[in-house]
Amino acid sequence: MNERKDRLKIIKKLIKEKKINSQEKLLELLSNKNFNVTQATLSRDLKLLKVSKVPDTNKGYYYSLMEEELQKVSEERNIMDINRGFLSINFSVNMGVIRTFSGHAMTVALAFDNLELDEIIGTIAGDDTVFIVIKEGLSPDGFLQNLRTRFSGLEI
Amino acid sequence: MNERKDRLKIIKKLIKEKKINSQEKLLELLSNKNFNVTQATLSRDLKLLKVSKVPDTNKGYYYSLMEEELQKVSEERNIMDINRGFLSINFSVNMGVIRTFSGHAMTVALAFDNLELDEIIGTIAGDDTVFIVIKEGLSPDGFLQNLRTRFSGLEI
DNA sequence: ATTTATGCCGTATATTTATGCATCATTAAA
DNA sequence: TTTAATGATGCATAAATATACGGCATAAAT
Repeated sequence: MNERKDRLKIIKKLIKEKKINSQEKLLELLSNKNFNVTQATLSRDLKLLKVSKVPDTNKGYYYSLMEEELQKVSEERNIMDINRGFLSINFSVNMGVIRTFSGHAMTVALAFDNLELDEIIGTIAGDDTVFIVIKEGLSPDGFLQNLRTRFSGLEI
Repeated sequence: MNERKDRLKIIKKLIKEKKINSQEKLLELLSNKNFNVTQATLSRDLKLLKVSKVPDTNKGYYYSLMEEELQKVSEERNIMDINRGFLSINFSVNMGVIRTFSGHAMTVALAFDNLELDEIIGTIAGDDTVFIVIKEGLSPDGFLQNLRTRFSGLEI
């Protein structure tokens, strides 16, 4: 069913909007929106969404989309940064030269750094050029292929 | 007691190191380190530390320091970056000129950007100089004072 | 067309976690 | 010094949450 998809969306929204501190409360809110399920199902939903209950600063607890979701968001930003600035990449052995739009080199280099790839030893940026050094022994093509599969959306 | 302080540290460490999925497990680990408390106390400790249980990608759940803690960490890094590079700041109306150690301008500017301050409209960095533009109407002194109180540790 | 696999769900229940209450120790106040 | 306030804890238990199991529907495979 698509019932569930819809429900998951609503749950996400509810959790962002309000501080909810129990599944029971959430069940009520859902019920108001004509989604009627049991606590068990909700528990499963929250698990799917990677929602977790975090201690509030003052008192009690509340549900929140978890950290990894947020990481994904920042990952997306990095990928956007790369896509926006990227022109071309060429390798000579383990050294890549990335050409970017003027002024984008720093941003692109930073984005690569932020992706924290094991394969990348380091980057250095000028104005429209980034040097990127990858681990000895890695094939540039394989490396790029890896990137593309790991980060769908990367237009490299 | 300082018993608790110590315990909190250990808990933090344990949680970072391993994927722990129940307070009972954590109790065991603590006990190995000769901290003997009950689940009730542990529950309170976790609340203090703002530790939350998050759904694992595949199966089960695990404890993790929550998002805001992580944000604090990145905030700290930004502040460190600023402190490391910062030499002086002088304003002319709404325009600040920050002098930094050679090569630190970009880092400092970036750190300011990352702090995402409403008061700052934008920054631009050279090698040892950052231009920073603040909102019309804001007094530079008040702005700096604000920064200092908001980010204790900022040596500006 | 059957069969098999997969996903979603409720019921009932086990598991896990939070908390009210009492106690003890330490510190501040009188 | 006595008294009051604060903080940490255990015990017992309430409250909250996860999950094993079985059923049902739909999709995929044979």
